[in-house]
Amino acid sequence: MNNKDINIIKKTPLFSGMEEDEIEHMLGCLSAVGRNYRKNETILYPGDPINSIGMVISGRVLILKEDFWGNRNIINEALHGDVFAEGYACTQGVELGISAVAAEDSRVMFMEVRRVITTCSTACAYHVRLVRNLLSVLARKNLLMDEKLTHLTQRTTREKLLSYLSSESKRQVSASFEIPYNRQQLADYLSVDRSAMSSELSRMRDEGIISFEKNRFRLLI
Amino acid sequence: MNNKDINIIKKTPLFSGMEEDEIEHMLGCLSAVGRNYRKNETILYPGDPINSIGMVISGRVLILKEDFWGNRNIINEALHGDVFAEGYACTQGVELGISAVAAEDSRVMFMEVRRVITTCSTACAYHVRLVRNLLSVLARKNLLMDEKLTHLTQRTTREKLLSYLSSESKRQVSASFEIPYNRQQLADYLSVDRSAMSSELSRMRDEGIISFEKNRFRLLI
DNA sequence: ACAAATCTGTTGTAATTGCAACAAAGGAGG
DNA sequence: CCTCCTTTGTTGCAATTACAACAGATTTGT
Repeated sequence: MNNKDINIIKKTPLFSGMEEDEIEHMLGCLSAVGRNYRKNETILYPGDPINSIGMVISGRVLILKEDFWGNRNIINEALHGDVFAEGYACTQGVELGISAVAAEDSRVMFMEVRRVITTCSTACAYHVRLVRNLLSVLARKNLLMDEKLTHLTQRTTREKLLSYLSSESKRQVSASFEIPYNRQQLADYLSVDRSAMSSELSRMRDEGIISFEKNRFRLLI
Repeated sequence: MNNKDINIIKKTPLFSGMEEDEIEHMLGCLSAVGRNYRKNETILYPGDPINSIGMVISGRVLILKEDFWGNRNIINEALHGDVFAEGYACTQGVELGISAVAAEDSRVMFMEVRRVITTCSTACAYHVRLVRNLLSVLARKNLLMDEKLTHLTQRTTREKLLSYLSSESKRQVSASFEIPYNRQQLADYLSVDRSAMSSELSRMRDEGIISFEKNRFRLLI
């Protein structure tokens, strides 16, 4: 890992609260290695025994799941600073259920977190901080997935939209709020058809349930 | 917390690998308190500032999410040994987004985990073990949610079924396998209508894609 | 300013779903 | 053996969705 890498790494949630020299030390404890991948190159294969967390340094990595018949589904997209495969790396006795593929030329760092988790942390005071950060990263991811699940368990497009919009409204503590997605991205997030979603939005507008312009929405009670 | 509680607690994933006296010590560090709830009594209210993880000692606790209009949705069910609200308790600066209600008369233990996470762990050697266990619990939950998400992002009932069945088949490393749900529970898990799912299963059987009898399924490539 | 590309909304149709109602099969308990 | 209750499968219908195709609006690059 070079200096440029470390400049990026130190801004990530996993290493927050650490100084550069602490980070360099930690990377040693973690046997951190960096690797570059070409676009479309596979980074992790399903079935691999996995001991390392991945962190995207630059580029874009897609997390895919393959079913019995070989159909691939994108289940996540990791950008710079994001970790992936952390659920597997932190769980004993499971093999990787996903694959990771570079969506663009990308640089990825791998860290053997289990070393820090399972060996005595007192050997290195920074370990404690790292484990806490890891806990925080996992917990946040949990909350995000929980929220997505509540939307996806709604049956109709309208219900999914209302579930999402009302939670955004609550989060931003206002009936009027901007969302961070365009229509296609919102449809992907809610796992519905974009055009069907678009007409559903219009219908809800006509019925006086919501109003919107571009990415700004308003809930009308 | 009484001795009967501790007998239950020591078998849970969060306290695995700890002896009874270690657990008693830890419960002190965590300011653990037990509380009993009547059926339908609310345990946690949305908006509460949350510092404690809940663990079900006995009974059954439903985790609910309420939307803008006050509609409640069950997003989880916690049985004895299960923890809840751990995502919130481990994340700084968020208020509770869910509510917890006793589905039966229940006993719940609350633990202030942030004490163990944020204060210097060297003060108590067992803290390290607890944080690791917590990490493991969160990671497993992550994997479970990830899997459910991959099923729910499928558009049609057939795709959801195939996604679920193929992942069970992979997990049990056999084209023939038993599932832990009856039809209604499976429909709830996949968030589809039971009768529609039932006819879809029959259709898939008629098309030679799968065979099944009761809870035993077989994928016929 | 212009052209090209992207984003958004609309519409029609075929396919799929949710829902309600009902029948058949099995289990539990008297 | 009989009754009650639960589980599962089936069917018809109304509602909803996915999909494709297209047009207008907006953005981007030159």
